[in-house]
Amino acid sequence: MKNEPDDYSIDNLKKDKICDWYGIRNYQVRNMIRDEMKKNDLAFFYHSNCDEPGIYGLMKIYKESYPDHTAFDRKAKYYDPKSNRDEPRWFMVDVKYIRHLKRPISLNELKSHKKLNKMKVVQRGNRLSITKLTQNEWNFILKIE
DNA sequence: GCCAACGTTGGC
DNA sequence: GCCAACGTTGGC
Repeated sequence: MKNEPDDYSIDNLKKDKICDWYGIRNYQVRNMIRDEMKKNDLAFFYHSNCDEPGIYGLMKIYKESYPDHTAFDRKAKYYDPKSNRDEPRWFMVDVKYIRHLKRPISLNELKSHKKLNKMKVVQRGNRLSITKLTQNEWNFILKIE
């Protein structure tokens, strides 16, 4: 799960312990969090759009999807007039901090491992803020951290 | 700050 | 339903 650290980083999450992952405005990602994410699913916290993009931490889904209320707030950055409380268009989950990786694993390093070359996050032009990875990829990353 | 890649919008 | 124009993402 990507976020820009200038906006909200793994360090912020460590402090807060739990946060709501609001602001998703992409249908593919929405479907994934709404239909597939289950409580206690694990996720990496990925820092994007920063000096050293890469994986920084480990977290889990703490609360399954519920309507993203920032879409209802006229003054919010993520306001969407097409979403309303009766028929919410956007959803979010809450995540809970587990730990930092022992060391961050940069995008460059992810790209250098042959076993990870199918991972969405290393693929060119991928713009989804949340992507799936396989159990093997997950295990591999935890082995090299 | 540039720009490639992609998603979304809206006219037709 | 096509597709050009536009906006956004995110690496570099």
